[in-house]
Amino acid sequence: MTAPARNTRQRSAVATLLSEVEGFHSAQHLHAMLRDRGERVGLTTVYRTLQALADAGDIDVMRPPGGEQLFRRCSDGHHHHLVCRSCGRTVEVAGPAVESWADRVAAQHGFVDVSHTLEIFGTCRGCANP
Amino acid sequence: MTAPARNTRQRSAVATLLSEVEGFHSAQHLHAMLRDRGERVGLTTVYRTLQALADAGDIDVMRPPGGEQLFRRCSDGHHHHLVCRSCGRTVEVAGPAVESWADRVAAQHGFVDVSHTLEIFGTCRGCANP
DNA sequence: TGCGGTTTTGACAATCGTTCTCATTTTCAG
DNA sequence: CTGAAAATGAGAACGATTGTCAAAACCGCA
Ligand SMILES: [Zn+2]
Ligand SMILES: [Zn+2]
Ligand SMILES: [Zn+2]
Ligand SMILES: [Zn+2]
Repeated sequence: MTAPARNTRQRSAVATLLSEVEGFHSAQHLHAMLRDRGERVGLTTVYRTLQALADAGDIDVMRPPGGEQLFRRCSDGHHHHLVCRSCGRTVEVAGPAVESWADRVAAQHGFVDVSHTLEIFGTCRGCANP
Repeated sequence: MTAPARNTRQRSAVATLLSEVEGFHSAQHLHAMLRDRGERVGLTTVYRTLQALADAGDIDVMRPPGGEQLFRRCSDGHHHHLVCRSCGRTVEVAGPAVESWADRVAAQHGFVDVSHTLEIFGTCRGCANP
C-alpha cells in the first residue's frame, strides 16, 4: 500500500546528512552543506526529500517566529524542542504536564481534533560565551 | 522619543476593524474585510499598520503550521491561544505552570535569553456542528 | 485659516522561500 | 537486459511579504 520509494543517491545523501548534523537547519542550508561535501543534489530534490521524510514522520519540522522552516532528524514520539537561535543546537524535551494541560484546556472550551505547537528558544552556552 | 505616529483614516480603519472582529485573521483577509466595508485602504498600508501595531505590542501575531501570519487584538500581558483552525475564533489561555516549566528546562540546559511559542489548535464547537 | 515640511499612502516592482512543470535520467522488477 | 514507472533538476511559477518612490494627507505653526 505504501509508495514504493526508490533508493537514490540523492535521498541517501540527504538522509545521511540529516543523521550527521546537529540541530535544526533549513532546506537551503542543508542544500549548501551537501554542495560543500561535493554531493550534487538539486535544491528541488532536497525540498522534496525533506517533505517526504516529514510526511513519513522521520524528521521534525519547525517554523521559528520570523523565518523559514527548519528540519531535524529527531527521536520517535511526541516531544518538543529547546533550540539555540544562533546555531540551531537542539535539546529534545518532554512535558507530560503540558500535554495534559493543553488537552484539558481545549476540551473545557469545546474544541475537538486538538493539536499544539510548543518550542523554546534561547542562546546556548557555546553561543553565549564566544 | 517615540515616533510621532500620525492620525490617518487608514490606520483608524485598521484599528477599528481589529477591535471588532473575532479571532485571528491574515493581513489579506483583513484587507478584504475593509474593502467589503467600503473602506479604501491599500494592502501595503494594511501590512505596514499591522507591523507597527505588532511592534508596539498592541496586537498579537501568530504563524499557524502551514500558513500566513495571523493578527489579533489581544489583552495585555503574556498569554497563549486556543485557536479554531477553520474560523479563527480564539480563546486566550494562561498557563503559569507552563511558563515556569519552560524557563526551568532552558536554564537546566544552560540556555539564556529564553522565549517560547505555544499555541493550541482545534475545531470549535460551532465549526464542528455545521 | 493657510503653509510647508514631514509623514503616509498605494500602485507596482522586487524579493524570498517554496512548489510546479516537464523533459531527461535513473531505478529495479521481471 | 529491458522497459514501465519513478525520480531528478533547471527553470518557471507561485503566494506572502517587503521595498520603491511620486503623489497625497497630516498637523504645528504663523
Ligand atoms: Zn548555539
Ligand atoms: Zn506536546
Ligand atoms: Zn470555528
Ligand atoms: Zn508563555
